[in-house]
Amino acid sequence: MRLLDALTSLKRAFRRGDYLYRSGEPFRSLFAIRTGFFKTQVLHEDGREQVTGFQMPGEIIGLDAISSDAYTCDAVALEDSEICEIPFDRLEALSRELPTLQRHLHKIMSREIVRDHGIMMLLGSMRAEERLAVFLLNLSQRLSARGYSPNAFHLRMTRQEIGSYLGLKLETVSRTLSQFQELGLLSVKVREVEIMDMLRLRSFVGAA
Amino acid sequence: MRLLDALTSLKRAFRRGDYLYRSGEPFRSLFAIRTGFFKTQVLHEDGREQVTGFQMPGEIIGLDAISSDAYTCDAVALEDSEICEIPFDRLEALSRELPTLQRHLHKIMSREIVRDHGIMMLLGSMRAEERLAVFLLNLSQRLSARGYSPNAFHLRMTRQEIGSYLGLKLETVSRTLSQFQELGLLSVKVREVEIMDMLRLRSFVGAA
DNA sequence: AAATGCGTTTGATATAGGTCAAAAACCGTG
DNA sequence: CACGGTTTTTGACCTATATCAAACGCATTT
Repeated sequence: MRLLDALTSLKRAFRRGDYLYRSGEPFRSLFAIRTGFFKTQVLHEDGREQVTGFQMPGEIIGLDAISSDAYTCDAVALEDSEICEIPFDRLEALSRELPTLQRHLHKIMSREIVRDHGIMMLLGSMRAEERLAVFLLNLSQRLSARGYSPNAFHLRMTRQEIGSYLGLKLETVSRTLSQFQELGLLSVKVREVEIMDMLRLRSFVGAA
Repeated sequence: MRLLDALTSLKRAFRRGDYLYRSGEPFRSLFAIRTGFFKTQVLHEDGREQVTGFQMPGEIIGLDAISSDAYTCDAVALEDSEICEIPFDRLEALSRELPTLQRHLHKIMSREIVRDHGIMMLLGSMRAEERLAVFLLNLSQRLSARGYSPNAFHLRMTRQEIGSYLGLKLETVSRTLSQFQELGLLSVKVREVEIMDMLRLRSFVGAA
């Protein structure tokens, strides 16, 4: 794995709002997030946008671009961030030498597919409250895996971006959060969330 | 590419309704569809199901299983079908020797990610008519790429399965198809579809 | 040929979430 | 620290799709 470090020679810094890449740009590299927070979104010609994910440190973005040698979505920094650039041809070359690295790469791509299937499930058959609960629990779990508190965190994205990701309008996101607050599941003060009843929030998911 | 053929020693036949694999089973192989038609679906503990895709000859399924060494969804034959089994460890070994094969595999996985993003866009921000139009146009295009008529085809899946895939109820699928028929875009007789005005059907997508 | 059963169509009605609008809170900047 | 723009909240109302229900078609079995 430290050989992978050799690959990631290039580090780059981004300010909030900067684009890491844009749809259509030629593909050369994957990117590992070192610090900060990104969103990826696809844009429909008619202007509609769909947020396809929120990425945090340790996660890899750009996998979509391999298929057509061009990025197929935009990646935007949601806060000041640092990334490591991983030239893909060198990654492929190295993974021919190192079966462990090869397997690792395949797992990362596969995990992305599984994640997407989860979101399809969410978008295709869950109600607004369930979607929000899944979203918050997922954030909580990923932050906790990075050493942050699972219970209290700062949302780096707008209601509108959350809504786009979850297939809801921003007003619905706002209302549902307020509703969770009234139920005593959590407290929200704009971007600050504190989960107060994790179990009950969990039980929300799948409870028709 | 004919070296890949060497890998796919095992061919297997399936009857309609047979499971190619089930969620949770240990992962050993990918599968290339040779003839026939499959669906993949993820099941939520509470019984809800989400169809994540419909696969036809030439397409590869099982990529989701790499991440956790177990299949994460079910694959079910929608008609009598034949598949080629591709033992994954041998595929990885061979792709270490053959950069072309390696690249090919990566593209296939990446294409699956891009496809999933398209579905997220569909589920997250399109209306019922648009979803149906996208679905039919996509089927048409893939069938046409395989030498079948792009205009007339047989639906191998139920309204319920289409609905699950598109995040709609079966009644909505049925009604929307009837509506397309009344508009003269196509004719539907249960499972037989004939697209009569491809252009207008296309113009449906993205037309708010 | 009748009976059984799944899948489909269509109608009537209900509702979750969308839309429109306005006020309030927040944030970056001069 | 005041200002202007953005984001969030909340309210009132509306609509697309879900839900419930019944009839129908088609295929398979007896």
